[in-house]
Amino acid sequence: MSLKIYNTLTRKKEDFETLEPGRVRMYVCGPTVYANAHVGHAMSALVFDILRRYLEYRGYEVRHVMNFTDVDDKIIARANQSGEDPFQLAERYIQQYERNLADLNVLPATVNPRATREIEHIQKIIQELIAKGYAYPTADGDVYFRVRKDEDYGKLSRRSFDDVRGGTRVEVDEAKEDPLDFALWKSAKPGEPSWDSPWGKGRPGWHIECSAMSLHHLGEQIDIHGGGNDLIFPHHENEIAQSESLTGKPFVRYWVHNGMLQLGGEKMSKSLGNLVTIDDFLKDHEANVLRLMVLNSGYRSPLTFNDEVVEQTERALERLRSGLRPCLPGAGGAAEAAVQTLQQQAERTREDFIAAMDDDFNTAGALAALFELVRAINQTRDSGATDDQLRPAQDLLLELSGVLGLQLEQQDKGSAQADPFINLLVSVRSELRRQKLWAISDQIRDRLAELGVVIEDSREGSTWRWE
RNA sequence: GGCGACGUGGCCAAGUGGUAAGGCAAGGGUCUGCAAAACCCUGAUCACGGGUUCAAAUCCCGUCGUCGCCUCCA
Repeated sequence: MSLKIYNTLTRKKEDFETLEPGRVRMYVCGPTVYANAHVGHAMSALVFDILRRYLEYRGYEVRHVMNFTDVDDKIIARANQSGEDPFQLAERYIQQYERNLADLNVLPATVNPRATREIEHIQKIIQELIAKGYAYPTADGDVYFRVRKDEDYGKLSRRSFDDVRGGTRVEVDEAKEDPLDFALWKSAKPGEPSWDSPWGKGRPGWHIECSAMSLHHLGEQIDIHGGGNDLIFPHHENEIAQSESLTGKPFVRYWVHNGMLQLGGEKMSKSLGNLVTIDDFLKDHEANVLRLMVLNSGYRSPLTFNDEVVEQTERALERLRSGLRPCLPGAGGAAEAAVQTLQQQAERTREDFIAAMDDDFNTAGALAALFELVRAINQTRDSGATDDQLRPAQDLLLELSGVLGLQLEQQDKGSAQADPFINLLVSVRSELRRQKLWAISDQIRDRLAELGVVIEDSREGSTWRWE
Protein backbone atom coordinates (compact mmCIF):
# COMPACT_ATOMS: atom_id res chain seq x y z
CA MET A 1 0.00 0.00 0.00
CA SER A 2 1.19 3.41 -0.80
CA LEU A 3 0.02 6.83 0.11
CA LYS A 4 -2.02 8.70 -2.45
CA ILE A 5 -2.55 12.44 -2.49
CA TYR A 6 -4.95 14.47 -4.58
CA ASN A 7 -3.01 17.02 -6.57
CA THR A 8 -4.87 20.18 -7.56
CA LEU A 9 -2.47 20.64 -10.45
CA THR A 10 -3.48 17.39 -12.15
CA ARG A 11 -6.90 17.03 -10.52
CA LYS A 12 -6.06 13.44 -9.75
CA LYS A 13 -4.98 11.29 -6.86
CA GLU A 14 -1.32 10.45 -7.31
CA ASP A 15 1.14 8.15 -5.58
CA PHE A 16 3.12 10.17 -3.10
CA GLU A 17 6.81 10.22 -3.87
CA THR A 18 9.06 12.73 -2.23
CA LEU A 19 11.98 14.52 -3.82
CA GLU A 20 14.22 13.05 -1.19
CA PRO A 21 13.42 9.62 0.26
CA GLY A 22 11.90 9.79 3.72
CA ARG A 23 11.74 13.58 3.85
CA VAL A 24 8.85 15.88 3.10
CA ARG A 25 9.19 19.56 2.37
CA MET A 26 5.87 21.20 3.03
CA TYR A 27 4.93 24.86 2.75
CA VAL A 28 1.57 26.07 3.96
CA CYS A 29 0.29 29.59 3.40
CA GLY A 30 -0.31 31.22 6.75
CA PRO A 31 -2.52 34.16 7.63
CA THR A 32 -2.22 37.85 7.04
CA VAL A 33 -2.10 39.08 10.60
CA TYR A 34 -4.39 42.05 10.95
CA ALA A 35 -7.30 40.61 12.95
CA ASN A 36 -8.34 37.76 15.22
CA ALA A 37 -8.13 34.39 13.53
CA HIS A 38 -11.44 32.62 12.96
CA VAL A 39 -12.47 28.99 12.86
CA GLY A 40 -11.93 28.94 9.09
CA HIS A 41 -8.25 29.55 9.66
CA ALA A 42 -8.40 26.86 12.30
CA MET A 43 -9.80 24.41 9.78
CA SER A 44 -6.90 24.99 7.44
CA ALA A 45 -4.37 24.70 10.23
CA LEU A 46 -6.00 21.51 11.45
CA VAL A 47 -6.09 19.95 7.99
CA PHE A 48 -2.39 20.42 7.46
CA ASP A 49 -1.60 19.43 11.01
CA ILE A 50 -3.41 16.14 10.39
CA LEU A 51 -1.55 15.67 7.10
CA ARG A 52 1.71 16.27 8.81
CA ARG A 53 0.99 14.00 11.76
CA TYR A 54 0.03 11.19 9.42
CA LEU A 55 3.10 11.65 7.26
CA GLU A 56 5.19 11.44 10.40
CA TYR A 57 3.28 8.37 11.51
CA ARG A 58 4.18 6.84 8.16
CA GLY A 59 7.83 7.47 8.90
CA TYR A 60 8.54 10.68 7.04
CA GLU A 61 10.55 13.47 8.48
CA VAL A 62 8.53 16.57 7.73
CA ARG A 63 10.02 20.01 7.34
CA HIS A 64 6.96 22.18 7.72
CA VAL A 65 7.07 25.87 6.90
CA MET A 66 4.20 28.24 7.57
CA ASN A 67 4.61 31.93 6.93
CA PHE A 68 3.11 35.04 8.42
CA THR A 69 2.25 37.88 6.11
CA ASP A 70 3.08 40.73 8.42
CA VAL A 71 3.11 43.69 6.07
CA ASP A 72 0.35 44.49 3.60
CA ASP A 73 -2.38 46.96 2.73
CA LYS A 74 -4.88 45.72 5.27
CA ILE A 75 -2.41 45.76 8.13
CA ILE A 76 -1.45 49.31 7.24
CA ALA A 77 -5.05 50.40 6.92
CA ARG A 78 -5.92 48.85 10.24
CA ALA A 79 -2.95 50.43 11.95
CA ASN A 80 -3.77 53.84 10.55
CA GLN A 81 -7.29 53.49 11.86
CA SER A 82 -6.23 52.78 15.42
CA GLY A 83 -3.03 54.79 15.40
CA GLU A 84 -1.04 51.72 16.34
CA ASP A 85 2.33 50.99 14.79
CA PRO A 86 1.73 48.48 11.97
CA PHE A 87 4.64 46.30 13.02
CA GLN A 88 3.40 46.20 16.57
CA LEU A 89 -0.08 45.34 15.42
CA ALA A 90 1.21 42.47 13.29
CA GLU A 91 3.35 41.22 16.14
CA ARG A 92 0.36 41.18 18.44
CA TYR A 93 -1.73 39.10 16.06
CA ILE A 94 1.13 36.73 15.34
CA GLN A 95 1.44 35.97 19.02
CA GLN A 96 -2.27 35.50 19.29
CA TYR A 97 -2.31 33.16 16.30
CA GLU A 98 0.48 31.06 17.75
CA ARG A 99 -1.45 30.82 20.97
CA ASN A 100 -4.55 29.75 19.05
CA LEU A 101 -2.62 27.01 17.28
CA ALA A 102 -1.21 25.74 20.55
CA ASP A 103 -4.70 25.68 22.05
CA LEU A 104 -5.87 23.67 19.04
CA ASN A 105 -3.10 21.13 19.62
CA VAL A 106 -1.57 22.01 16.26
CA LEU A 107 2.09 21.06 16.16
CA PRO A 108 4.35 24.09 15.70
CA ALA A 109 5.81 24.43 12.21
CA THR A 110 9.50 23.80 11.78
CA VAL A 111 9.90 27.43 10.72
CA ASN A 112 7.55 30.41 10.79
CA PRO A 113 9.12 32.93 8.45
CA ARG A 114 7.76 36.46 8.21
CA ALA A 115 7.70 38.64 5.14
CA THR A 116 9.36 41.55 6.91
CA ARG A 117 12.36 39.42 7.80
CA GLU A 118 12.90 38.21 4.26
CA ILE A 119 13.15 41.50 2.44
CA GLU A 120 16.65 40.85 1.16
CA HIS A 121 15.70 37.52 -0.33
CA ILE A 122 12.61 38.99 -1.88
CA GLN A 123 14.54 41.84 -3.48
CA LYS A 124 17.13 39.47 -4.82
CA ILE A 125 14.48 37.37 -6.51
CA ILE A 126 12.80 40.41 -7.99
CA GLN A 127 16.12 41.55 -9.41
CA GLU A 128 16.71 38.18 -11.00
CA LEU A 129 13.25 38.14 -12.48
CA ILE A 130 13.87 41.58 -13.96
CA ALA A 131 17.21 40.41 -15.33
CA LYS A 132 15.52 37.44 -16.97
CA GLY A 133 12.89 39.65 -18.53
CA TYR A 134 10.04 38.29 -16.41
CA ALA A 135 9.51 41.53 -14.55
CA TYR A 136 9.81 45.25 -15.10
CA PRO A 137 9.96 48.35 -12.93
CA THR A 138 7.77 51.34 -13.64
CA ALA A 139 8.53 55.03 -13.33
CA ASP A 140 6.49 55.10 -10.10
CA GLY A 141 8.80 52.64 -8.38
CA ASP A 142 6.55 49.60 -8.67
CA VAL A 143 7.72 46.31 -10.12
CA TYR A 144 5.36 44.06 -12.03
CA PHE A 145 5.52 40.47 -13.15
CA ARG A 146 5.11 40.09 -16.92
CA VAL A 147 2.43 37.42 -16.99
CA ARG A 148 2.34 37.06 -20.79
CA LYS A 149 5.94 35.95 -20.77
CA ASP A 150 5.02 32.85 -18.77
CA GLU A 151 3.57 30.52 -21.40
CA ASP A 152 1.95 28.04 -19.05
CA TYR A 153 0.42 30.65 -16.77
CA GLY A 154 -2.95 29.42 -15.55
CA LYS A 155 -2.12 25.74 -15.39
CA LEU A 156 -3.06 25.38 -11.73
CA SER A 157 -6.39 27.19 -11.85
CA ARG A 158 -7.06 26.09 -15.43
CA ARG A 159 -7.57 29.53 -16.76
CA SER A 160 -6.48 30.92 -20.07
CA PHE A 161 -5.22 34.46 -20.47
CA ASP A 162 -8.58 35.32 -21.98
CA ASP A 163 -10.47 33.85 -19.01
CA VAL A 164 -8.51 35.94 -16.60
CA ARG A 165 -8.71 39.09 -18.61
CA GLY A 166 -12.41 38.63 -19.36
CA GLY A 167 -13.28 38.61 -15.71
CA THR A 168 -10.95 41.29 -14.56
CA ARG A 169 -12.75 43.80 -12.45
CA VAL A 170 -9.68 45.50 -11.13
CA GLU A 171 -9.04 48.99 -12.22
CA VAL A 172 -6.31 48.91 -14.76
CA ASP A 173 -3.19 50.64 -13.69
CA GLU A 174 -1.93 52.53 -16.71
CA ALA A 175 1.66 51.84 -15.79
CA LYS A 176 1.18 48.12 -16.32
CA GLU A 177 2.10 46.69 -19.68
CA ASP A 178 -0.80 44.31 -19.39
CA PRO A 179 -3.79 44.26 -17.05
CA LEU A 180 -2.86 40.70 -16.04
CA ASP A 181 0.49 41.72 -14.61
CA PHE A 182 0.71 41.67 -10.83
CA ALA A 183 2.90 43.57 -8.39
CA LEU A 184 6.14 42.15 -7.02
CA TRP A 185 7.12 45.39 -5.34
CA LYS A 186 4.87 48.23 -4.30
CA SER A 187 6.19 51.75 -3.94
CA ALA A 188 5.49 53.32 -0.58
CA LYS A 189 3.19 56.24 0.00
CA PRO A 190 4.36 58.74 2.61
CA GLY A 191 4.09 57.34 6.12
CA GLU A 192 3.83 53.71 5.05
CA PRO A 193 6.27 51.07 6.22
CA SER A 194 8.96 50.73 3.59
CA TRP A 195 12.37 49.40 2.77
CA ASP A 196 15.01 50.83 0.47
CA SER A 197 15.32 49.08 -2.83
CA PRO A 198 16.80 49.57 -6.27
CA TRP A 199 13.37 50.84 -7.30
CA GLY A 200 12.92 53.24 -4.40
CA LYS A 201 11.25 52.89 -1.07
CA GLY A 202 8.56 50.26 -0.98
CA ARG A 203 7.39 46.87 0.23
CA PRO A 204 6.94 43.42 -1.26
CA GLY A 205 3.79 42.31 -3.05
CA TRP A 206 1.82 39.50 -1.52
CA HIS A 207 2.66 36.67 -3.88
CA ILE A 208 6.41 37.12 -4.03
CA GLU A 209 6.91 36.64 -0.31
CA CYS A 210 5.72 33.04 -0.42
CA SER A 211 7.93 32.24 -3.38
CA ALA A 212 10.88 33.78 -1.59
CA MET A 213 10.29 32.12 1.75
CA SER A 214 9.65 28.73 0.20
CA LEU A 215 12.84 29.03 -1.80
CA HIS A 216 14.80 30.23 1.17
CA HIS A 217 13.62 27.67 3.72
CA LEU A 218 12.87 24.63 1.57
CA GLY A 219 14.81 25.03 -1.65
CA GLU A 220 13.91 25.43 -5.30
CA GLN A 221 11.56 22.49 -5.35
CA ILE A 222 9.21 21.27 -2.65
CA ASP A 223 6.92 18.31 -2.14
CA ILE A 224 3.72 19.81 -0.80
CA HIS A 225 2.35 23.31 -0.98
CA GLY A 226 -0.87 23.82 0.87
CA GLY A 227 -3.53 26.38 1.63
CA GLY A 228 -7.23 27.07 1.34
CA ASN A 229 -8.77 26.55 -2.08
CA ASP A 230 -9.56 30.24 -2.22
CA LEU A 231 -5.84 30.76 -2.74
CA ILE A 232 -5.62 28.75 -5.95
CA PHE A 233 -6.17 31.84 -8.00
CA PRO A 234 -4.46 34.18 -8.16
CA HIS A 235 -2.09 33.56 -5.24
CA HIS A 236 -0.78 30.09 -5.98
CA GLU A 237 -0.95 30.59 -9.72
CA ASN A 238 1.30 33.60 -9.29
CA GLU A 239 3.65 31.75 -7.00
CA ILE A 240 4.14 29.14 -9.69
CA ALA A 241 4.76 31.82 -12.28
CA GLN A 242 7.38 33.54 -10.13
CA SER A 243 9.17 30.48 -8.85
CA GLU A 244 9.30 28.54 -12.10
CA SER A 245 10.28 31.55 -14.15
CA LEU A 246 13.11 32.09 -11.72
CA THR A 247 14.45 28.54 -11.42
CA GLY A 248 13.22 26.88 -14.58
CA LYS A 249 12.19 23.89 -12.48
CA PRO A 250 8.83 22.55 -11.38
CA PHE A 251 8.09 24.37 -8.14
CA VAL A 252 5.76 21.99 -6.30
CA ARG A 253 5.06 18.29 -6.65
CA TYR A 254 1.69 18.18 -4.89
CA TRP A 255 -0.65 21.12 -4.54
CA VAL A 256 -3.02 20.44 -1.65
CA HIS A 257 -6.04 22.63 -0.97
CA ASN A 258 -8.61 22.43 1.76
CA GLY A 259 -12.26 23.31 1.28
CA MET A 260 -13.85 26.32 2.91
CA LEU A 261 -15.66 26.22 6.19
CA GLN A 262 -19.25 27.22 5.60
CA LEU A 263 -21.19 29.35 8.02
CA GLY A 264 -24.85 29.68 7.15
CA GLY A 265 -24.13 28.49 3.64
CA GLU A 266 -21.41 31.02 3.05
CA LYS A 267 -17.70 31.00 3.35
CA MET A 268 -16.56 32.47 6.61
CA SER A 269 -14.28 35.36 5.86
CA LYS A 270 -12.99 38.58 7.18
CA SER A 271 -14.53 40.59 4.39
CA LEU A 272 -18.00 39.08 4.85
CA GLY A 273 -17.77 39.75 8.57
CA ASN A 274 -19.60 36.50 9.40
CA LEU A 275 -16.89 35.04 11.52
CA VAL A 276 -16.54 33.08 14.70
CA THR A 277 -13.09 33.59 16.15
CA ILE A 278 -11.04 30.71 17.47
CA ASP A 279 -11.08 32.33 20.90
CA ASP A 280 -14.87 32.54 20.84
CA PHE A 281 -15.20 28.91 19.88
CA LEU A 282 -12.78 27.72 22.53
CA LYS A 283 -14.66 29.62 25.22
CA ASP A 284 -17.57 27.21 24.82
CA HIS A 285 -16.00 24.07 23.38
CA GLU A 286 -12.84 22.08 23.69
CA ALA A 287 -10.43 22.06 20.77
CA ASN A 288 -11.07 18.39 20.08
CA VAL A 289 -14.57 19.23 18.92
CA LEU A 290 -13.35 21.41 16.08
CA ARG A 291 -10.74 18.85 15.12
CA LEU A 292 -13.31 16.08 15.10
CA MET A 293 -15.56 18.18 12.86
CA VAL A 294 -12.70 18.53 10.41
CA LEU A 295 -11.92 14.83 10.61
CA ASN A 296 -15.49 13.80 10.00
CA SER A 297 -15.52 15.08 6.43
CA GLY A 298 -13.19 15.25 3.48
CA TYR A 299 -10.60 17.97 3.79
CA ARG A 300 -11.25 19.09 0.21
CA SER A 301 -14.99 19.50 0.72
CA PRO A 302 -16.76 22.44 2.27
CA LEU A 303 -17.25 21.96 6.00
CA THR A 304 -20.67 22.70 7.44
CA PHE A 305 -20.35 24.76 10.59
CA ASN A 306 -23.41 25.46 12.73
CA ASP A 307 -24.66 24.88 16.25
CA GLU A 308 -26.34 21.61 15.39
CA VAL A 309 -23.21 20.11 13.90
CA VAL A 310 -21.09 21.32 16.80
CA GLU A 311 -23.46 19.61 19.21
CA GLN A 312 -23.51 16.38 17.22
CA THR A 313 -19.75 16.41 17.18
CA GLU A 314 -19.55 16.88 20.93
CA ARG A 315 -21.62 13.74 21.38
CA ALA A 316 -19.50 11.85 18.89
CA LEU A 317 -16.42 12.82 20.89
CA GLU A 318 -18.11 11.46 24.00
CA ARG A 319 -18.70 8.21 22.19
CA LEU A 320 -15.05 7.87 21.23
CA ARG A 321 -14.17 8.41 24.85
CA SER A 322 -16.62 5.76 26.01
CA GLY A 323 -14.16 3.21 24.65
CA LEU A 324 -11.61 4.29 27.23
CA ARG A 325 -13.78 3.77 30.28
CA PRO A 326 -12.53 1.18 32.78
CA CYS A 327 -14.04 -2.26 33.25
CA LEU A 328 -17.40 -2.63 34.94
CA PRO A 329 -17.48 -2.93 38.72
CA GLY A 330 -17.04 -6.52 39.73
CA ALA A 331 -15.84 -7.61 36.31
CA GLY A 332 -14.85 -11.25 36.54
CA GLY A 333 -13.07 -11.51 33.22
CA ALA A 334 -14.38 -12.10 29.71
CA ALA A 335 -14.22 -15.42 27.93
CA GLU A 336 -11.08 -16.10 25.95
CA ALA A 337 -13.08 -16.09 22.72
CA ALA A 338 -14.41 -12.59 23.42
CA VAL A 339 -10.93 -11.28 24.10
CA GLN A 340 -9.72 -12.82 20.88
CA THR A 341 -12.55 -11.22 18.92
CA LEU A 342 -11.53 -7.88 20.35
CA GLN A 343 -7.94 -8.53 19.36
CA GLN A 344 -9.02 -9.33 15.81
CA GLN A 345 -11.09 -6.18 15.63
CA ALA A 346 -8.10 -4.19 16.82
CA GLU A 347 -5.95 -5.60 14.04
CA ARG A 348 -8.63 -4.85 11.46
CA THR A 349 -8.97 -1.34 12.86
CA ARG A 350 -5.31 -0.61 12.33
CA GLU A 351 -5.47 -1.90 8.75
CA ASP A 352 -8.64 0.00 7.94
CA PHE A 353 -7.27 3.14 9.51
CA ILE A 354 -4.10 3.06 7.44
CA ALA A 355 -5.91 2.11 4.25
CA ALA A 356 -8.29 5.05 4.68
CA MET A 357 -5.58 7.56 5.50
CA ASP A 358 -3.42 6.33 2.66
CA ASP A 359 -6.26 7.15 0.31
CA ASP A 360 -5.79 10.90 0.19
CA PHE A 361 -6.15 11.30 3.96
CA ASN A 362 -9.67 9.91 4.17
CA THR A 363 -10.11 10.93 7.77
CA ALA A 364 -13.82 10.16 7.81
CA GLY A 365 -13.04 6.59 6.85
CA ALA A 366 -10.30 6.39 9.45
CA LEU A 367 -12.73 7.67 12.04
CA ALA A 368 -15.25 5.00 11.10
CA ALA A 369 -12.61 2.39 11.86
CA LEU A 370 -12.09 3.98 15.27
CA PHE A 371 -15.80 3.96 16.04
CA GLU A 372 -15.94 0.28 15.21
CA LEU A 373 -13.10 -0.34 17.60
CA VAL A 374 -14.99 1.56 20.27
CA ARG A 375 -18.02 -0.63 19.80
CA ALA A 376 -15.89 -3.78 20.04
CA ILE A 377 -14.27 -2.53 23.24
CA ASN A 378 -17.63 -1.68 24.79
CA GLN A 379 -19.05 -5.07 23.82
CA THR A 380 -16.15 -6.81 25.44
CA ARG A 381 -16.45 -4.69 28.56
CA ASP A 382 -20.14 -5.51 28.79
CA SER A 383 -19.24 -9.18 28.65
CA GLY A 384 -17.22 -8.74 31.82
CA ALA A 385 -13.70 -8.03 30.58
CA THR A 386 -11.11 -6.82 33.06
CA ASP A 387 -8.99 -3.71 32.54
CA ASP A 388 -6.07 -5.88 31.52
CA GLN A 389 -8.15 -7.55 28.86
CA LEU A 390 -9.34 -4.21 27.48
CA ARG A 391 -6.04 -2.41 27.64
CA PRO A 392 -4.42 -3.45 24.33
CA ALA A 393 -7.45 -2.32 22.32
CA GLN A 394 -7.73 0.88 24.34
CA ASP A 395 -4.05 1.57 23.78
CA LEU A 396 -4.63 1.24 20.04
CA LEU A 397 -7.56 3.63 20.23
CA LEU A 398 -5.34 6.15 21.96
CA GLU A 399 -2.51 5.62 19.53
CA LEU A 400 -4.58 6.06 16.37
CA SER A 401 -6.68 8.94 17.65
CA GLY A 402 -3.38 10.50 18.64
CA VAL A 403 -2.18 10.23 15.05
CA LEU A 404 -5.16 12.39 14.13
CA GLY A 405 -4.24 14.82 16.89
CA LEU A 406 -7.26 14.01 19.05
CA GLN A 407 -6.80 14.05 22.79
CA LEU A 408 -9.23 11.51 24.17
CA GLU A 409 -7.78 11.29 27.62
CA GLN A 410 -9.69 13.68 29.78
CA GLN A 411 -7.72 16.31 31.48
CA ASP A 412 -9.16 16.34 34.95
CA LYS A 413 -12.00 18.76 34.98
CA GLY A 414 -12.33 18.66 38.72
CA SER A 415 -9.40 18.76 41.03
CA ALA A 416 -7.70 15.48 41.83
CA GLN A 417 -7.95 16.50 45.45
CA ALA A 418 -11.69 16.07 45.28
CA ASP A 419 -11.51 12.45 44.19
CA PRO A 420 -11.23 10.84 47.65
CA PHE A 421 -14.24 12.80 48.84
CA ILE A 422 -16.30 11.83 45.83
CA ASN A 423 -15.31 8.22 46.33
CA LEU A 424 -16.47 8.50 49.90
CA LEU A 425 -19.80 10.01 48.89
CA VAL A 426 -20.37 7.35 46.30
CA SER A 427 -19.64 4.52 48.68
CA VAL A 428 -21.91 6.00 51.32
CA ARG A 429 -24.58 6.30 48.67
CA SER A 430 -24.07 2.66 47.75
CA GLU A 431 -24.88 1.74 51.32
CA LEU A 432 -28.02 3.91 51.16
CA ARG A 433 -29.03 2.09 48.01
CA ARG A 434 -28.56 -1.24 49.71
CA GLN A 435 -31.02 0.01 52.26
CA LYS A 436 -33.31 1.07 49.39
CA LEU A 437 -33.25 4.69 50.46
CA TRP A 438 -33.91 5.79 46.89
CA ALA A 439 -34.93 9.37 47.55
CA ILE A 440 -31.71 10.37 49.23
CA SER A 441 -29.63 8.28 46.82
CA ASP A 442 -31.17 10.11 43.88
CA GLN A 443 -30.63 13.42 45.56
CA ILE A 444 -26.94 12.71 45.95
CA ARG A 445 -26.72 11.66 42.32
CA ASP A 446 -28.53 14.79 41.15
CA ARG A 447 -26.50 17.14 43.27
CA LEU A 448 -23.23 15.61 42.13
CA ALA A 449 -24.43 15.87 38.53
CA GLU A 450 -24.84 19.60 39.06
CA LEU A 451 -21.20 19.65 40.08
CA GLY A 452 -20.17 17.79 36.95
CA VAL A 453 -19.87 14.32 38.41
CA VAL A 454 -21.78 11.60 36.58
CA ILE A 455 -22.79 8.53 38.58
CA GLU A 456 -23.81 5.37 36.80
CA ASP A 457 -25.36 2.51 38.73
CA SER A 458 -25.33 -1.13 37.84
CA ARG A 459 -26.15 -4.36 39.56
CA GLU A 460 -22.58 -4.78 40.66
CA GLY A 461 -22.04 -1.29 41.94
CA SER A 462 -21.68 2.33 40.93
CA THR A 463 -19.06 4.19 38.93
CA TRP A 464 -18.51 7.86 38.57
CA ARG A 465 -16.61 10.17 36.24
CA TRP A 466 -16.24 13.84 35.56
CA GLU A 467 -18.62 14.94 32.87
C1' G B 1 -20.41 36.52 -18.10
C1' G B 2 -15.87 33.01 -17.53
C1' C B 3 -13.40 28.93 -14.65
C1' G B 4 -14.10 25.09 -10.95
C1' A B 5 -16.46 22.05 -7.18
C1' C B 6 -20.61 19.87 -5.18
C1' G B 7 -25.96 17.85 -4.63
C1' U B 8 -25.98 10.39 -0.61
C1' G B 9 -31.53 8.41 5.02
C1' G B 10 -34.34 13.84 9.79
C1' C B 11 -29.00 16.16 10.44
C1' C B 12 -23.38 15.68 9.53
C1' A B 13 -20.84 12.53 6.19
C1' A B 14 -17.56 8.22 3.66
C1' G B 15 -17.86 5.61 -0.80
C1' U B 16 -16.22 7.34 -7.81
C1' G B 17 -18.21 0.78 -12.24
C1' G B 18 -20.51 -4.72 -9.27
C1' U B 19 -26.28 -4.40 -5.51
C1' A B 20 -24.81 2.05 -0.04
C1' A B 21 -18.92 3.14 6.02
C1' G B 22 -19.35 5.82 10.39
C1' G B 23 -21.42 9.58 13.82
C1' C B 24 -25.78 12.42 15.75
C1' A B 25 -31.05 12.19 16.26
C1' A B 26 -35.53 8.80 16.26
C1' G B 27 -38.35 4.16 17.33
C1' G B 28 -38.22 -0.85 19.60
C1' G B 29 -35.58 -4.15 23.00
C1' U B 30 -31.79 -6.06 26.96
C1' C B 31 -30.09 -4.31 31.68
C1' U B 32 -32.19 -1.45 35.78
C1' G B 33 -35.72 0.72 42.03
C1' C B 34 -35.51 5.09 38.87
C1' A B 35 -32.03 7.55 35.74
C1' A B 36 -27.86 7.31 32.84
C1' A B 37 -24.40 4.56 30.19
C1' A B 38 -23.37 0.41 27.31
C1' C B 39 -25.18 -3.43 24.15
C1' C B 40 -28.84 -5.53 20.36
C1' C B 41 -32.53 -4.49 16.45
C1' U B 42 -35.03 -0.98 12.74
C1' G B 43 -34.57 2.88 8.28
C1' A B 44 -31.76 5.75 2.31
C1' U B 45 -31.00 3.22 -4.34
C1' C B 46 -27.72 8.02 -3.82
C1' A B 47 -31.13 16.21 -7.03
C1' C B 48 -33.96 15.36 -11.74
C1' G B 49 -34.07 13.68 -17.11
C1' G B 50 -31.62 11.03 -20.89
C1' G B 51 -27.32 7.95 -22.58
C1' U B 52 -22.96 4.23 -22.34
C1' U B 53 -22.41 -0.78 -20.01
C1' C B 54 -23.88 -7.55 -18.60
C1' A B 55 -23.72 -4.06 -14.42
C1' A B 56 -23.65 3.14 -12.29
C1' A B 57 -24.55 6.75 -6.53
C1' U B 58 -19.87 5.93 -9.13
C1' C B 59 -18.69 7.26 -16.69
C1' C B 60 -21.05 10.84 -20.62
C1' C B 61 -24.83 14.78 -21.99
C1' G B 62 -28.68 18.08 -20.39
C1' U B 63 -31.76 20.55 -16.52
C1' C B 64 -32.40 22.52 -11.68
C1' G B 65 -30.04 23.90 -7.12
C1' U B 66 -25.91 25.18 -3.76
C1' C B 67 -20.99 26.89 -3.12
C1' G B 68 -15.98 28.74 -4.33
C1' C B 69 -12.70 31.65 -7.52
C1' C B 70 -12.35 35.64 -11.25
C1' U B 71 -10.88 41.81 -5.86
C1' C B 72 -8.19 41.00 0.08
C1' C B 73 -9.17 36.06 1.90
C1' A B 74 -7.31 29.50 5.17
